[in-house]
Amino acid sequence: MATIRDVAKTAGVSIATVSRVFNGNTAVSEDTATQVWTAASALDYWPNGAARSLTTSRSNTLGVLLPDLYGDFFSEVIRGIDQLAKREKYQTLVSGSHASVEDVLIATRAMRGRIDGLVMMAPDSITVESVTKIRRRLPVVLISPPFAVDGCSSVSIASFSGARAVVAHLVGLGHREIAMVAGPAGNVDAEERLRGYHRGLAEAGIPPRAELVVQGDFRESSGYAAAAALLDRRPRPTAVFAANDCMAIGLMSALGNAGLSVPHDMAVVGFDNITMAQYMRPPLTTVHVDAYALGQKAVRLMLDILSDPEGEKVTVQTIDVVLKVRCSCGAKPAVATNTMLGAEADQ
Amino acid sequence: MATIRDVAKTAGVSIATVSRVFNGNTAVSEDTATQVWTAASALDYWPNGAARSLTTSRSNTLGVLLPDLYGDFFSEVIRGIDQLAKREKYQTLVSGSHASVEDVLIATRAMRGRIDGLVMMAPDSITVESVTKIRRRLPVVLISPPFAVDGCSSVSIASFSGARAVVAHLVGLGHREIAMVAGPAGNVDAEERLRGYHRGLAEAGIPPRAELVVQGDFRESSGYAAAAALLDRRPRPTAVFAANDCMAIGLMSALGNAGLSVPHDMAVVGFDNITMAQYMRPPLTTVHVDAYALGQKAVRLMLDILSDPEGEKVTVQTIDVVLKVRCSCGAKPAVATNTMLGAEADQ
DNA sequence: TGAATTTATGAAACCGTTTACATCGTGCTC
DNA sequence: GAGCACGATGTAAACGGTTTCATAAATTCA
Repeated sequence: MATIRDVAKTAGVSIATVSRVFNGNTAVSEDTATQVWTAASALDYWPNGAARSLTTSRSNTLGVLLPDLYGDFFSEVIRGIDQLAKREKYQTLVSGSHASVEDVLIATRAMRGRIDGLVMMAPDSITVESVTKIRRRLPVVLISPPFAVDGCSSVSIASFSGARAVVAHLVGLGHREIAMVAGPAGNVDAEERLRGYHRGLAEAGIPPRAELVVQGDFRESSGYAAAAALLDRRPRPTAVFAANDCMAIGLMSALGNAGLSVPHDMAVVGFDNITMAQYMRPPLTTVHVDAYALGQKAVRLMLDILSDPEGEKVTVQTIDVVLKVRCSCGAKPAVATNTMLGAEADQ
Repeated sequence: MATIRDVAKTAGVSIATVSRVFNGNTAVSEDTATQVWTAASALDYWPNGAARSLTTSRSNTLGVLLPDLYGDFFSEVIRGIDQLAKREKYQTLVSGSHASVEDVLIATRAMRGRIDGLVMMAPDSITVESVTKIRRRLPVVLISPPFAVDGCSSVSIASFSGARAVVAHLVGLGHREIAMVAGPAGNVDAEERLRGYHRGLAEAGIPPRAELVVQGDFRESSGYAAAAALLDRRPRPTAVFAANDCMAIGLMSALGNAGLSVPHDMAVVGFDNITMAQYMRPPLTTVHVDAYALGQKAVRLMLDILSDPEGEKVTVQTIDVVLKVRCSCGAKPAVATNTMLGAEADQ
């Protein structure tokens, strides 16, 4: 394995000069530079990353922590992260499946000295203290954090606005008995969607009925199970809002088995707009979340911090969502408009 | 940022001792060890990865190169890779979207000194030379390589067997005029599936009709476009095998628009078994590919090489595929069996 | 032409670890 | 009680780069 010394010897210069050439330092004559390049390519030399980051204490690598790597959503987030990072000459050290706070701390510890910053979608159980602890050593940008951390930038999904719009849309179609299949307790987006649901009802002057909210866990099976519970309610709901598409799909399948037709007997709306949503029969009305943009935005924030660590200004951004009206809600898609729902409406 | 020296000073020992403690070296008395641990946790110390890999020339990191990070398939591959790597205390340095050979070389170069091995799903245009060049510095395991590289381990998909089984299945249902929407030229799996299709026909004694093979590019739109072409053929095919599910889905959608019913007027079969396949109406008969296992197996091979670089034995593995009989082919799923199609049948 | 400035290059310190080798007690053996 | 083996610890040399500072050569300027 050729080192900088080998190249220096071959090119007949000092190692300092070789280093200068590889770092684009101008204080090197053109002749010398070409000699160095020739020697380097002859030896197939390229600076050793570890050695380089040891001296510079820069790795040009971003750490990426995700609770899981499963499914449409996360893969899009990663894609957004990877693509922007790559364009800006950063590498990405990825790690998935971090269920506990302990897990997260171990993972960040293992990354020590290898990354310049951490883009993290933390598990729901994460605490302010642990984030603070990590931030003492590294810039951190959070994706969809369950809480605000003082001085920490983050990017979130406009879950609240989206949910509120769903309810408003259903009300507009004439529904009054609107049920919800909620996401797991403790998950921010689940809770924000629930909050948006309640707000939507309130704004329509519909008194909330607690028995119309069924607990789910974001998985298809819990959507399936929710159907049975909801069909027992009297008066029976005429519309159901599921906190994500997976549960909506499970729900629709259960409704189908129960002999009900969607949207005629029951309107269904989901959240996330996973690829499958448009292929359902009927196509699922849902709220589109741009996961790719989510990842990109997080990296953009991180790069801003890295380019000027002193001037780090806390930025709490929100990714807009879009109501995708299809058929499962009973509206005529051609008539409906896809409204963008931004953060400005989030309170 | 606390270094090993700070810990040594606080604990009242030398840096060698601290290092020993962190590396599980036994030649340290219990008392000293606890002192070191206390000092370390008080200072929130953990060894710097870059420095460590500089001295040991081991990074405990696997490089992962993929042509893209988009969609079901790749995300599952990554998940398989990440999960096994994590379990074995390896990190993963991921990089997607490498369209050209040049791209790949740049990426591997940038990883120099940061990774112990490279798991790569190369672009179709990759050459033997470039792989050889990379292998001079690093162990490499290829995923679905377009060719065999001397002495290089790899994991592939049993595309040939799968395709052959699809044709056999269709023939068993009574079809004789079987069309195919092929994948992009130059892609191994596309070509293997085409080869399997031809073999399947041959084994059934059906003479191939060149005009029944339509070129696609693995994308939905090309499947959609293929429908028009195939409906013009006389005699009209009664079944179509698409080289992947995306194209099959596009095809079905076009057939629907043309007023044909699947499977009654035309049987359709795909390949990959993406999540969506089972939610199609009718559910899509397809060949299941375990992308997660693909990623896992690649990492397993890499770990074997790393644990004993001398004893590197070339292993060319194949991931079995399974024919998933659903409704789009016209068979009664209850009757059909899901046969596992292994590498042993690949010739 | 000589001093002042600029430009190109080299020498050496340093980054934070690991590890080979040296050192120093301590308890055993004969 | 000298000699020895052994266990616990320290010293110092790598590892492969970057960067500060010094220096020699080339250029500018009066």
